[in-house]
Amino acid sequence: MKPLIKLASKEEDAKELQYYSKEDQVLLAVDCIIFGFDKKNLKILLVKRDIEPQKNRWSLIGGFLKKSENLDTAAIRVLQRLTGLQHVYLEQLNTYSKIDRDPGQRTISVAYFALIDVASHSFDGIQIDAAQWFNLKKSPQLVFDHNEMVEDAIRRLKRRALTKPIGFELLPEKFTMRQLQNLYESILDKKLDKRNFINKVNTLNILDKLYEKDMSSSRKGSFLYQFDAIKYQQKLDEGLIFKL
Amino acid sequence: MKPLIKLASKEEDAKELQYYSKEDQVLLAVDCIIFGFDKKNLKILLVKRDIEPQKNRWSLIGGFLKKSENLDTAAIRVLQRLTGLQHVYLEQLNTYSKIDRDPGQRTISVAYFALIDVASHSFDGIQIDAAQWFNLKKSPQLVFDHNEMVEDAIRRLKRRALTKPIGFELLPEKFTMRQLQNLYESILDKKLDKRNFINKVNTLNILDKLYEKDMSSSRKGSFLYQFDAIKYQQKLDEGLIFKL
DNA sequence: TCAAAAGTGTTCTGTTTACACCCATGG
DNA sequence: CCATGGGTGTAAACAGAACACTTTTGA
Repeated sequence: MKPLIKLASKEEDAKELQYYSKEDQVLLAVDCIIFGFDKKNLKILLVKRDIEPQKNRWSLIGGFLKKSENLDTAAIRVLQRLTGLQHVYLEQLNTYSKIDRDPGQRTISVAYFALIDVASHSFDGIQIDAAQWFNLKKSPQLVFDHNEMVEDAIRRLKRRALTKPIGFELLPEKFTMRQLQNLYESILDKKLDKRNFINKVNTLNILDKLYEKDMSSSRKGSFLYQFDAIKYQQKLDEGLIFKL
Repeated sequence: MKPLIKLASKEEDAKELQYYSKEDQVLLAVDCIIFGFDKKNLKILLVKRDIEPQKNRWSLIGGFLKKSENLDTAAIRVLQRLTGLQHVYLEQLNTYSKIDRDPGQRTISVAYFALIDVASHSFDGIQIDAAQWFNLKKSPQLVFDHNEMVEDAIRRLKRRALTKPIGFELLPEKFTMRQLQNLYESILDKKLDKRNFINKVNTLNILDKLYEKDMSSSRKGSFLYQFDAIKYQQKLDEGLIFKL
């Protein structure tokens, strides 16, 4: 029996090499641009790199693709390992391949961007002490081509926020209209008119008003809202498109 | 002398392995979705696969990334080698990594989409006899996950065509308004109103009217137009955005 | 003279923008 | 009683959609 199994496994090894054996192989990295939102500002989660080259410089979190997983899985693993976060909005961004992008070794990197609600996720889970939130506008220079990745991610985020209801990923489950507006102002990097914004959001009809107030922001207090995924899905099914 | 050089090269080899030596390496492929436009229909260029696995099935054109090049360069090389085409609109689309996407060997593929003007490019240059244009709506089942790539590419093309003047890449240098409208109708997969379309295009003010007629389409003949990259750039500089 | 495609403006509708005052409350 | 942020509607401007007839000319 054993020899037979061994033989089969050997054949598979052979097969694995058979077709494209003369081609170059490369390292594939996954890097995550993690956006958060805190009160009034978009933030980005960075880490101090703990390996050479460029040890101790600020970097996106990342890791290498294993043969046993696909890229989405790798991105989830990286996020989970380094931040303890799960069930996070993740989207593939772009693949970066400049020859000398990583001076350590020829590496191609697939960037993902992630959206998380800073407040609701306890960060006890953060596995690396060197992780830190930076105000997007005051973030440091990063290793390799990570700055370019962040710029691309910001551009993507702006576009997505206008066409998909992903903004809510960055807010607590319950939020005020003002918080939502602050978020969109941060993402789009411009002031919005209060009345026009609320009117537009209301006509979308994908929020539930909670008749419960957040008293922390003012004496009067402001109503809390919640994203209603079911309403949103119904809108989609009716062919209506999210457009902010 | 010789030993010294050898030593240096040895050191470099060592360095190449030093940092991330325990990580898995993978094959990185590049696959190109090549769109063309002919009279009234969007087309896609496919090839009969000439290697195993799945030999003789229809496939996108592709190739493997070499260590000496970046992905854009690899895409250009693949396109050039298989079609003889150069100076073609190319854009990175997405990276596909399902574990068994290529049963031959673990392969990650970066898809690019390309736009070419079928008419103006002589296809004497096509290096593979098995390459063939297919009407997009009547194209065959493809190998691996190539159908998914094509669907993603179509979605991207629709979006791009509305926000960037890339449609002209698919037309001859001189074209009639009707050709342009047919193109957009094909891309967007819906009928457009003739007067509204022409009015919109004219207000963009990025075309030159040539006072030269194409007599092949009607007895009256129709005026030819040309995309004016300089005008377009000026519009951009003025902060105006292309929006069709 | 007629068939076939080219060319051309106006009205209507819906969407986007600009804009200002009263309300509720805690201190 | 007042300072602070919350909440609300309308009018004007603009952009998008709907729509029909005349022109040219080769056969």
